[in-house]
Amino acid sequence: MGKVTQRLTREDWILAGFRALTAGGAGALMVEPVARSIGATKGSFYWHFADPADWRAAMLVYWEDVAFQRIINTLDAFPPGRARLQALVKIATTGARDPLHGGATAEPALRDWARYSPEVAAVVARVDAGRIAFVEDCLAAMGAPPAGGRLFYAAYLGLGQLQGSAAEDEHTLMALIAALAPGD
Amino acid sequence: MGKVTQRLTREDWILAGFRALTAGGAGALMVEPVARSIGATKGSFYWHFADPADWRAAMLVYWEDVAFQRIINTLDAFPPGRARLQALVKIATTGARDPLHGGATAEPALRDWARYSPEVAAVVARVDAGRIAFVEDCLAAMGAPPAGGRLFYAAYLGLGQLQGSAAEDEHTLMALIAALAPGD
DNA sequence: CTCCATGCATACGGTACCGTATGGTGACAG
DNA sequence: CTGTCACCATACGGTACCGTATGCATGGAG
Repeated sequence: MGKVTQRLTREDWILAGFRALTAGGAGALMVEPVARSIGATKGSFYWHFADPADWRAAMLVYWEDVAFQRIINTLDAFPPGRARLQALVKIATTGARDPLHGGATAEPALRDWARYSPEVAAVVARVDAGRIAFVEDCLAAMGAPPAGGRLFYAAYLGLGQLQGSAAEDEHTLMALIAALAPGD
Repeated sequence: MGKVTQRLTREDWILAGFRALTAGGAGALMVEPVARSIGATKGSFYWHFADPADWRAAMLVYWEDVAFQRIINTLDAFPPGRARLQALVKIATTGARDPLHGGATAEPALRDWARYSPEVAAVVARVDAGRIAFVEDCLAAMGAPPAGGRLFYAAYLGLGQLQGSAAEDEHTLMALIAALAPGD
């Protein structure tokens, strides 16, 4: 069944942090409860991290990588344009249900966390700006006004809050692409 | 200056709850800290409410009224159609900065709260469904496919997370209306 | 086998919140 | 003036978390 990792790593604690964040919000990022959730105690935590702030900072570094860089990298196979944008929709609506770290599962919680913490807000703002620029590049390559990138990304974020089916979200976003850049 | 209300009402506690929710998230809905923030003690709280669950339930009733019913009521002056939808955009992008209870200020926080609490999620889902139906009515009256209501509402929600200017958000939503239902 | 460092559990005092129980205060009726 | 009741502060025991300090394992080097 599950790995019987007796020894924990820094990353184990980071992933457990995302699980707690997803399940209980930023207020659930507490040392002892999370330690219990992974069958450990604070002794392990304070070995791997100087303090909770250190832990949270490590979570942010991890998330900025997972939530932006890795997705962008996989899309580098497509040149900027319609195909890349459609591939992005596919990834965003279907492949984002990774329950472990919560690649996109944890994102709403992290986004809310950003409203109480300037450091988190800075990271989220960087990721948002990068994603919008990425979409704008695609739109520009399709001969569409790049201003639609903001609308497109806003629609993506909003759909994530509406608890609809992935297929429904995908269809809605694909229709928006078609509206923003009528077919070649 | 401020009212020197020695005696507190149930509503005072509800409004203080929204301020705490906005400032610190659902985890900040604690009796003693909120009591301190309004210069009272738990004695007052447990007089007006049976327990924190009672308090939170009252907040939800209050919010469902403010966030949905009151806005819908003010829009009843317009018949369903383009003018009503444009008036909605105006209200949503400009008039929503009421700092007291956080009509829309508290909404992101409440929305996140819904992810940890089924009761809150039920209220948010009701409000979302009502708002989408409201938009769909307008679109139908404009001869546009009502399916755009979901997209429109998702874009509205997403823009609220992007920390843009109200003018920018208004322009984006107005452009989306024009795209969904080309002018008469 | 012995030694040592890594990784962690346990133990401790301190703080903050919870929910209840009880006492005090101001306004208002009689 | 006096009683009463709505409203609230204070006081209490209980629980959970924090951060630190210390000691116990386990695995690899010699």
